[in-house]
Amino acid sequence: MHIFKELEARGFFYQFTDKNQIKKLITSGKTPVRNRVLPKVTFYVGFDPTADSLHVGHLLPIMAMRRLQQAGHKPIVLVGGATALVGDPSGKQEARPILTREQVAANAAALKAQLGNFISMDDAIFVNNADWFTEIRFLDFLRDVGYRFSINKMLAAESVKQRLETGLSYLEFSYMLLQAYDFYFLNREHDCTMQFGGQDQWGNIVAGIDLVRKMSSQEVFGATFPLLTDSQGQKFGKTAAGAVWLDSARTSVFDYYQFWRNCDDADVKKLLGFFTMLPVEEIAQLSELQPPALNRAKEILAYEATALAHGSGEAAKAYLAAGGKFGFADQERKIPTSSKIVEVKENQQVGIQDLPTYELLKSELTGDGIWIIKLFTDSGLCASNGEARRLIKGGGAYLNDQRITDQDLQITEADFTDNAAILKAGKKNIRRIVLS
RNA sequence: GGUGGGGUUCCCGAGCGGUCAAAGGGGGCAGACUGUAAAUCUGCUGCGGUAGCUUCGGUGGUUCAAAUCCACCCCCCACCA
Repeated sequence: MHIFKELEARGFFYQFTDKNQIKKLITSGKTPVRNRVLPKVTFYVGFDPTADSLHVGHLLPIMAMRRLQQAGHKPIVLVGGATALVGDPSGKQEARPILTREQVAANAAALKAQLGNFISMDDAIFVNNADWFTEIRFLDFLRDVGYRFSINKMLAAESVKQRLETGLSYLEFSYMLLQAYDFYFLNREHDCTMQFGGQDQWGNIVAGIDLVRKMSSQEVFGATFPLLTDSQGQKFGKTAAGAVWLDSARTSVFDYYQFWRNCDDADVKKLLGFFTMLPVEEIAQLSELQPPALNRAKEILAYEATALAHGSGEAAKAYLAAGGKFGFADQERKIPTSSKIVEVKENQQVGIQDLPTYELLKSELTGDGIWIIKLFTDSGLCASNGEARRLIKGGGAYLNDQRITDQDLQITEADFTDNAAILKAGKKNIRRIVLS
């Protein structure tokens, strides 16, 4: 299947500035730029380094980039070191806190490293818009770029309209100009002719296209990806613990795996299409599976998605740890799949040590041991002592699979087997406590 | 700059001197049921080893007592200029 059709079949696109042209360019690869014809499309996607890790909400454009790159096109990863200082108002109810330059620079470096797992950096261009914006003088920018923007038009943009209700600072209002300038710059310096982004980026992308036409007389294109929601209409990628991060220090590999494994039945097909590299025909078959067997599709989804972010070794461990705890869906291999998950042997004695682990110092087991409530909070299973108390009161606390009812329980060395004990908050939140 | 209306716990939103850690809803967490799903029902949802302690934009004041009254300040919204 050709790349454009492939992306379309998987549901990657939401809107296009010119669908036919984009299809033609991506399919043929021939891109006319400034009286030349290039053999591939150079496209860009921007990420604002507002945190030191990406989360699954960023994954859709990343997967699209990966696929386009594998199809021979050239991705430009733009990290918004400058734009993050301004803050994109698109899709946001209120302004976000202004980051310091140091934070932004550190975040940008972290994002670059993570993106390297998904796309080959050897064959991509990595840029940071701080590199050009810090050179630009305010008055020059206003005269070269600012005069080409119509306030009337900007006010009509959906992203601005929304914020007009709650308030929008001039700083944020300027964001659109900066992103538009990025496109102009990348077109000029790298022959970039397409920009992709989330649904909320439409206004910014279109502004960039207009600016490129006005300043360079070049026709460029853009498309957006859909905003992912779960079957509840909730924003995708948020769980109890907050966002699901790609950084394993923030979201453990096990929890990352479990995030995918616990998706809604109704979302399996969509998620397989977006977040795995399995062929669409196979995805169609997997998502047709009937209920108990459908869990195999979820395992495959979780394994594949985890393998992309953390490597297949880590994914296998998470699969075994989770399966060891909750059971495996298809040990007999009745369900055909091209996923490497079939090579992972379930009967191995792995599993338990790959659960999220908390190290407890022996010295904390003073006197009559450690208080159970404290252990719940220290290990990160509960955010506060009060929460731990409520958990016990509600019957959701387990030690070594035994329900805890006593809030004053003291944990002693006798509760550990081979220096390890299993603590659970509810059925799914597990922490392995290791004595050291 | 003027006039009017606002800023409440994760979000929305009631409260308008004590009975307020603050109604109701959403969200979230847990339990039951299940397939580690959904739906449903039930409980919980500021911190605290439970004596207390901090919350209602900020600061100061009135009062035995303030989210509630007063003063000043900050921010938002609407209309006017």
